[in-house]
Formats: sequence, structure tokens, C-alpha cells
Amino acid sequence: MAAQNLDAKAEANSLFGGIVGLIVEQGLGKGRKRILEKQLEEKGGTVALSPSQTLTHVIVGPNMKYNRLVSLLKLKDPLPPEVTIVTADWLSASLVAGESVDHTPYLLPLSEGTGCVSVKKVSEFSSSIPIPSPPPPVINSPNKHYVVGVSTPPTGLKPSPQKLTPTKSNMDHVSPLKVSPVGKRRLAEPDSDSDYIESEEEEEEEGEESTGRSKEMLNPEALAEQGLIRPLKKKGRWMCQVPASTLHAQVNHNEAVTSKLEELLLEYKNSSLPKDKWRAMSLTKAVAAVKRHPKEITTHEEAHSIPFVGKRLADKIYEIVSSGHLRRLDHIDKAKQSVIDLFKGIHGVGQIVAEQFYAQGYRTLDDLKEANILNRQQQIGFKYYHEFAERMDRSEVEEIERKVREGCHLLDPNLEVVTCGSFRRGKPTCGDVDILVTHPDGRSHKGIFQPLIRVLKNDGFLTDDLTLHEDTSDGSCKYFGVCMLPGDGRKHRRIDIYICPYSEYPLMLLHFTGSGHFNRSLRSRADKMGMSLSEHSLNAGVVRKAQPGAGRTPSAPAGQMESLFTNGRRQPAPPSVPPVSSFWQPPSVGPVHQAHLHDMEYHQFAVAQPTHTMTSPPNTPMTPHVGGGGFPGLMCPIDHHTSATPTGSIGLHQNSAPPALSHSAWPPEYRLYALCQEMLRYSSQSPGMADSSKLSWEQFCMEYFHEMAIFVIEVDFGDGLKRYSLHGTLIMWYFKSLIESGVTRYDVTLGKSASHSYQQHMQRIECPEAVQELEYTLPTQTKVCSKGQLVLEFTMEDKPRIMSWVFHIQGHVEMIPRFCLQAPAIDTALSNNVTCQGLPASTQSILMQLNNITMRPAPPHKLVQIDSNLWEHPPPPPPPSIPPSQHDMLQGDRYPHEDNLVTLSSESSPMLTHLPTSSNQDSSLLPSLPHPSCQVQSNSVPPLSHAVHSSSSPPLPLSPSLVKSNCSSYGGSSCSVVSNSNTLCPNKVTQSGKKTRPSSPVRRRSELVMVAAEPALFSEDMVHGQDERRITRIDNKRAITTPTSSFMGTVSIPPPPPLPVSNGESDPPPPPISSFTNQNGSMAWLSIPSGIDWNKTTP
DNA sequence: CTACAGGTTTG
DNA sequence: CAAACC
DNA sequence: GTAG
Ligand SMILES: O=c1ccn([C@H]2C[C@H](O)[C@@H](COP(=O)(O)OP(=O)(O)OP(=O)(O)O)O2)c(=O)[nH]1
Ligand SMILES: [Mg+2]
Repeated sequence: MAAQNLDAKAEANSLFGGIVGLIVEQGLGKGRKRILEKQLEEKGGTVALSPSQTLTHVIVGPNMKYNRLVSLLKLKDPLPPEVTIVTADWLSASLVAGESVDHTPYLLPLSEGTGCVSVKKVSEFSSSIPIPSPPPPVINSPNKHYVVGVSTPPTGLKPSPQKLTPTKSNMDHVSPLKVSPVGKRRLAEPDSDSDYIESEEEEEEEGEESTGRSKEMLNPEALAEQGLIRPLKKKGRWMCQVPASTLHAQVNHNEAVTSKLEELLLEYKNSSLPKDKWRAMSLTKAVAAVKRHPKEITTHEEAHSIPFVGKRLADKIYEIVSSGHLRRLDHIDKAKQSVIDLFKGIHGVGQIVAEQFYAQGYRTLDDLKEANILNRQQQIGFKYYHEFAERMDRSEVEEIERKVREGCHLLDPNLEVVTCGSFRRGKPTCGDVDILVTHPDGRSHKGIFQPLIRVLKNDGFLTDDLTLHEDTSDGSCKYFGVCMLPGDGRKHRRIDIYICPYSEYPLMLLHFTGSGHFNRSLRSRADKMGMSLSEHSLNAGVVRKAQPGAGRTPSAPAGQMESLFTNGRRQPAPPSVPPVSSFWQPPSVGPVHQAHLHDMEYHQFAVAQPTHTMTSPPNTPMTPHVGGGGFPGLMCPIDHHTSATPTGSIGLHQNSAPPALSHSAWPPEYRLYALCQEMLRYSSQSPGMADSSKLSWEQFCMEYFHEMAIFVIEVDFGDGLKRYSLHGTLIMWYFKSLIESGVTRYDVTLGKSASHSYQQHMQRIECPEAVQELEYTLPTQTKVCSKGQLVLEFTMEDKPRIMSWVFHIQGHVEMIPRFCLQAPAIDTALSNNVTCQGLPASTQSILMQLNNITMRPAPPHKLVQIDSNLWEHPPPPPPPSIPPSQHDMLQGDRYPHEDNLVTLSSESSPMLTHLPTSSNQDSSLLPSLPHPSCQVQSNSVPPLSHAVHSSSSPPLPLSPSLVKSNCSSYGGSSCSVVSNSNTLCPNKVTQSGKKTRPSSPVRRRSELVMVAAEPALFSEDMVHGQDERRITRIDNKRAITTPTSSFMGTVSIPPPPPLPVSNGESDPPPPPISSFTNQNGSMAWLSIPSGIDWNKTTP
């Protein structure tokens, strides 16, 4: 901000010629201010250091308020109208545009006459927050206080505002979401960069039995006794423990110091050197601490006494206070920093890449554009550079939320949709919209992802995808993309949508609400206590892996185990724990939430969207069978006009403008989803009523398939790849046979590279990696996934029907939930494959019969047994309450740990060819079917290259005994058994002195099997025949987890059913995991200790 | 001398 | 596996 | 860069 040099030339033809700008630091930060000043000057403008006559522009941060500006500038009078107040984005936009762009979008909105501006409804004020005097002693109370927002109502309500009124009164109307009363963490803190403060506090272990903590099995004491967690003794500063209000600075008595340090900080942050990342973090903490220092620093010693200020920083501080300058700053290249900052503004360009670009000589956004070096994501980031740079108002977030909720509720009105992130934290503006979607029934969240995205896209709401996350086996999905509300003057916004299983809802909520620093603080604490916290689970008994470099490694065992787990790739976080995390109770979010504003929309869709065939009462959930035999199916976006609107006021959207989702045609994904849901309704039908059931199935078929539809399955049942086709209403036999074989859930996932194309009368979806999932609950819970290419063609009707379904099954796996492996009769269960090539015997039989093919024995296939870590919960609804036995169950072997992973090499296992209900493979299933016709029809289908040779194969034999013997090989010498905790040496210590914890009683259970057949099929999950999913990329640690728990909301819903297993196995008792039945406490015990660690930082 | 959060996608 | 991002 |  040196001298202003303005020369005539510049004034005439430069970008900012003639502009005299005052850049206000507050709200922008020192660094940004400096960059902007530099940019302004470089382009011919003049930097004003204070308001003056010649001033033309005041440039402020995005959240600046007029009245705050007035006070900051110490103005006595309002700024004259000639002075334009714009956000810094105007400057950036002009730079990018190469010309001075229109001010309008960047103006600080003026409100009523006086010249007062009300930018947002909320005031912003980090700096103006009245802070309770000295920072320190923060209230630190007993555990239960730290309910970290889990029980917070989602978007907008205040459960009991009075208890958490933020320090600022004016934000009351803005922060709808406060934490539950016991919560210490204030979600509704006003905007401020620093989310935390540090303080030290006394930890007192005051009883507070009211929480029932002592009774909890997961209380800290219990866990500590079991050696699963490590109580913290040391004091420290933990931002995750103090009220956010204490994190906000009061008055900064050392402005001169902190501003210089912040300049340095900028450099660190832009550096690609890994060291600098940590330097930046330290410096960030230190700066925050200095800002909180109650007096001006005068001596080196005083500086050093401040937390996070060590010798080197004390030196720097002292240099500043004594000389007024920091020489180190002279060595930083301002120009470079600003270019790097510019580049980093592109979503997808980080430190490293920005620096590379700079090194390659690029200096402007245009350079990058011309160079054509941006990848897909970066191109999107580039396209919306300015729009993304701008934060949005809460009101806009609410609109976006509503839009997404509408889309969700079309699929299932019971889906819960909560906006998290900065919005939920009560910030006045949000950089993006973070939406969490889940379903209280614990399973209906599955499969909604694709239809949801599709419909939002069709609507024009979602404009670009940044990241599509395939749904994982537990149904969780992540979507990062770009959206824009309809209407003029809208901007593109970043939107993140997470879909998670209900079992992870609390942790997801915690994670997704953030802030990022809060999360780090909390996780850091968890770690120090011997636990590991993520958005999926909280684990106790974490063992740190020995570090390769340093010291001698703790001997072989660790190395072994490492080798076992190292190369895992995706397949996320099978939180090694069939989460106890599932044992939580729904936050009080839902109900409360519905009471709020949004429930209007909620009901609107729940009530007013039924399709014309809907005959059940409006509130009937769509899943249950609806009388009348219609196909109520999913609520359809059309028919707005035909439906009654019981809830009067809600009708408004319907008559006039079509609601959010305006198009009237169902996206094919919705239809597919509906089909999957619909067919399940027949599972309960009694077999006796063959006729009526057939009728229903025919209706089903007609609803979803065109009369002339063709349905083809290409599969190798062991006698070579063949094509089995069904036509018209015969298609129903496929679905019928699935249901009758006991399928309790049916899902088709289009998979990663699904592509859509439109032909004249057809829309076609080609899915090279589609997966068909069948879920059985009996006799053993089993999931069968068939993977392969699926090509679907839909009609162009409003409710598209399928014209063609061609599924080429390339492979399949059968999975059994881990906990089932301990079931008494598991051997038998394991020995019975549920399917052949992913299709149950009955279906196979149908296909063959309808295609006039005789079954013959399948050759041995390699299928053995699979487990899916993630697949922990049985769909069935939770029982009313946790049986007293839960504790025992938990202790009893409920959760295998990594150490129990066992692998079998697939070739070592004889195949299991037995079809489960094999007894059904007779034609009893097929009442007199019109074979001929079907044969004819199928012939009309162009045959595959592999001709269907109707061989005279013998009937498929069952070979239970064979299976048995196979089973016996489990745990036998043929398996490569790896017992994690065994090899891991529980009590050993890693080199770094970090203690490994007895993670939990060592157990081995070689008979526990996790095996995959045909690893290549799901190669990403299975490599070398070993299951590597459990531990994935846990950097320097290995979690030998002991499930600890997830949070529980404050509600009283009982935890899910104890898993149906209680085999009194001889195994050593499992890790005493405690259960966590606390009714209000989620993280309660986590917060026990004292100390604060994280202060504000802004990486 | 090591950790500094943990998990996920992209290329 | 590194980079970016939540 | 700091803290353990
Ligand atoms: O490094 C990170 C970044 C984010 N998060 C979590 C917390 C955060 O609140 C949430 C959403 O991320 P986002 O980037 O949207 O942050 P935000 O807190 O919502 O702020 P903003 O207003 O910039 O969106 O994801 C983390 O755990 N770690
Ligand atoms: Mg956000």
C-alpha cells in the first residue's frame, strides 16, 4: 500500500483509471486487502488510505454492512452518494473481464433512506462481538454438555433459544438453529472466521447422573477401564470444547503484530511445501492467540508466554513491537502471491497446481483459459469463477434446500433433508449449500441418489457435476456439483448433497455441520483419547501404526499387518464396526423440523402429489401396500391438478406456476426406482391366491413395461453364456420369481458411466457397470449383487415404460453381513448359495423354461462367501428397545474386527453350487405357462452371438454335502488366515512412543470368514483375494477399532435390533464395547477432559 | 523426533 | 499415488 | 511452527 502513483496515462486507458478506492480490511483480511490494492494500482487505480474528497469507491468484504462500515471508517456522515460501495468481487470481476464491470451486482445494497444499508438480515460482527472478558476459563462442564449439535434441529428451529442465545442479540432472528439446550457448542454463532477460541478450563468430573451416564455402557469410565480409551489428563485447549463465543476476539491489542504475521501466513498458506502447511497451522493458532491476548505485547517473554507462540514466533513478534517491522516480509513476492490466490480461486486448483501454473508463466485467468490446461472440474470452476467467489444469503440457501427437499420427497416423503455446513452453524452467508439426506427407516435412502440427481438436472437446477460418488454398498452417496435457482439474477452455486444411511446420520450431521476446524479439533481429541472419529464411526482402541522411517519398527507383527491392509483403495470406510454407530437414536430433528416453515412444503408433497391411481389416504407412505390394487407407486410430479389439496394453503403452488419440478415427465431413473420399490409389495402376498397375484403382477408389468417390451438376461449359468428373453407380460415372471425366492429388497443401480441417449421415441440408458442387488433376510441375511452391462430403453411417455431391458450379467457376489457369520447355523447358511450367477434358482428356472432350455448342473464356480463390512444392518425396523441383553450381545461377539478377517483364496474353495430353494426349481413355480408363445417371442429377439443351445443338460443338482465340505475348509489350512490383532501385538508400542492400545481383548476367530469369490469382479474391493476394505488409507494409523458408538440423538428411539446373533462362541469376549444408551448425550463422554486446542485457524 | 483429522474422488 | 476438497 |  505504498504510495499512490497515478499517472495520466493510466487514468486514461487503464482498467481502473480514475478510480480512487479505499479498501476496507475488515471483512477482507489483510492479505486480500493488500492483493486488491496491488491489483488496483497495477491497473491504474489509486489506493486511498482514508476517506477523502476524491474517493470514488469503497471496496469491502462480502459481508460488510453499511453501518459497520461507517463506524469502521469513523465517518460522521454517511458516505456521499457519488462514492460507490462495492464488494471486492467487483474488483476481481473487472480484472478478469479486463474492463470495469457493472457495479450493480456488487453494490452494497442500500436500504431505506438514511443511507443505511442492510446487507443481510444478520449482522455480522466478528469484531463487534462483546466478549466476556478474559478469554480464559471457559466453562467446562461435565460431559454431557457436549452434545455437539447432534440433536440440533436441522434447519431452522430453535429448540430452546433462550438457553443459547448467542452473544449477539441481533442475530437472533437469524440463527434458527441453536443447539439443544445442553449443547455448549453454539451453532448459531455469528459469522466470523474464527470458529474457536481457546481457553483453558478446569475439568471437573462432576457427576451429573441425571444423564444416566453411569448406566451407560459407553461411558468414559467404562471405556477407560477396558483400555479402550485414554482419558486425557493434560490440560489443553480444545476449541471443540468451548462455546464458540469465546473464540471470537474481543479487542485486538496487538493489531500491528497480527497484521504482519497474517501477511506471513498468507505466504505459508500459498506454499506447496508441506512444511509450510504446518507452519501455517501453527501460525494461525498463534495469531488467534495473540489476538486474544488481553494487552499489548511489549517483551519477548510476554510473547513467548502466549500459547502457540514459541521461540521463533516470539522473535518475530518482538521484532515487530520493537522495530515496527518484520524483515521476513520483505522477502515475499507479493505479485506472485496474488496470482496464486487468483488461480486458487478456481475450484479444483490448489496450492500445488496454482504454483505450477505460476511457474509455467501463467499470470491471469485468461492465460489459463488459452492454455487449455484445466481439467474438467477446473473448467467448471473457471466457468463460474466469480459466482463461486461470492457467498450467498441464508435465504437463498433456504430456497435451494427447499428445491432439493421437493425432489427428495417425490421419491419418498419421509426422507429427511437437512442443510448443514455454515448454514446450520448460523452464518449469515454461505459459500455453498451442504445438504444431508437420510431416511429414518434405515434403508430407504438407498437407490434414491440417481433419480434425485436426474430429476434435479432435468429441471435445470443442477447445472454441472463436479463429483459423482457411486453409491456404496451401504447406500451412501456424495454429490458435489453446481446448481442455480430459476429466475433472473440468480447465480450458480456450489452444492454438496450427501445421502447417508440413518445409522450414520448423527455422525454425518456432526461432520457436515463443521466447521472444518471444529471437526479437526474434535477428532484430534478423540485421537488423543485413543479413539478415532470420522463421519462414519467412532472407534475405540485405535492403534497407531509404526512409522516406517523412524526408529526400529515394532517388529514383524506390525509390518505384517500393514502389508495386509496397505493397498486398500476405495470402498470407503467400512467402519470396522457394524457400527454400534447404528445404535443411536434419531435426533429430534425430524419432528421439530417439520413443525417449522418447511413443513408446508413437506406436506404439500406428501399430500398433494399422489398419482391418479393413488387410492389410499394422503398420508399413506408409499411403501406400504396400498389397497385398491392400483400402482400408487411413487408420487408423481405430474397431476398437480388432479390431486386434492387437503392442506389448503399448500395448494398455492399447484394452480399457478408449476412447482419446482416443472416438467411433467418422470425421469426414467425415477421409474426404475419406483419399479424396484413396487415389486417388493408382492412379497407379502400369500401364495394361495395365484390368480389375483398373477393379475397384480400383470398390472405391475404393464405399469412399468410396454406391452411389447423385451426383457433379456444374458448370463452364464454354467453352461456357457446364453441369452434368456421374456416378452410382454411374461416379464413379470422374472420379478415374481425373485420375490418368491424371498427377496426383500430389490435395487438396480445404473452405475458409474451410465450414459443417456435419446432417439425418436425412446430414451436409452446404457450402463456398463450396472448392479442389480437382491437382498434376502431368510434363511440368512444375504445380499446378492450382480454386476454387468444393463441397457434400458424407455418410452417417451410421461410415465416412461421400459421397452427394452437387457442385462448382461458379468459376475456377482453374495454377501453376508459380518455379524451373521457367528450365527449358530452359519455353516449351513454359508454352504447354501442363494443364487447362481446372482439369480435365484426359481428365476433361473423361469428363464430357462420360458426359453425352453433345460437346466443342467452348473460347473463349480468359485463363489465362496462374502462379507460386506458396510452392510451391517438388516433392514428390519428396530425393536422397541434395547434388550437388557444388549450389553452382553455387544460384548459377546457381535463385531468382528479386522483381526478377525480371514481370507480364503478362492481357488481353494470348492464351489458352492447349491441353490437355496433349489427344491423350487421344479416347474411348480411355473403354472402352465404358454411356453410356445414365449419361445416364439424370444426367437424374435436377435440372438446373441452365443447361441442359446438348448442343450439337454441334466437338472441342476444340489450338493449340500459338497458344500459342507467346502465349509469345513474355513479356518482350515487352506485359508490364509490373518488375525489382525493377533499379529498386531496389542500392547506393544510403536516406535514413536505412541502406545498401541490393547485395542481390545485379542480375539481370533479363524472361522470368521470374509471371502470373495471372483475377486476380479469387484476388483476394487478385493485384491489378491484379501479383503482390504476395512482399513483404508488411514494414514499413519491403523484402527483396530472397537466400535464405540455413534452418537445418539436426543430422541428416545431405541436402537436397532441387536443383531440376531448370540452364539455363545468360545471366543474371547469381544471388545467390551459399550453401548451408548445415553438419551441426550451423543458425544457426551468425549468431551470430558479439559483443555483447548484449536483456536481459530483458517487453512 | 513426530504429529498436526479423517475420508472421498479424480486423473 | 498425489492433489483437491468436504 | 509448536507441543508432547
Ligand atoms: O476440511 C474440511 C472441510 C469441511 N469439513 C466439513 C465441515 C464443514 O462444515 C462441512 C462442509 O464444508 P464446507 O466447505 O461447505 O464448509 P462450510 O463450513 O459449510 O463453510 P462454507 O460457508 O464456506 O460452505 O464439511 C471438514 O470436515 N473438513
Ligand atoms: Mg458449506
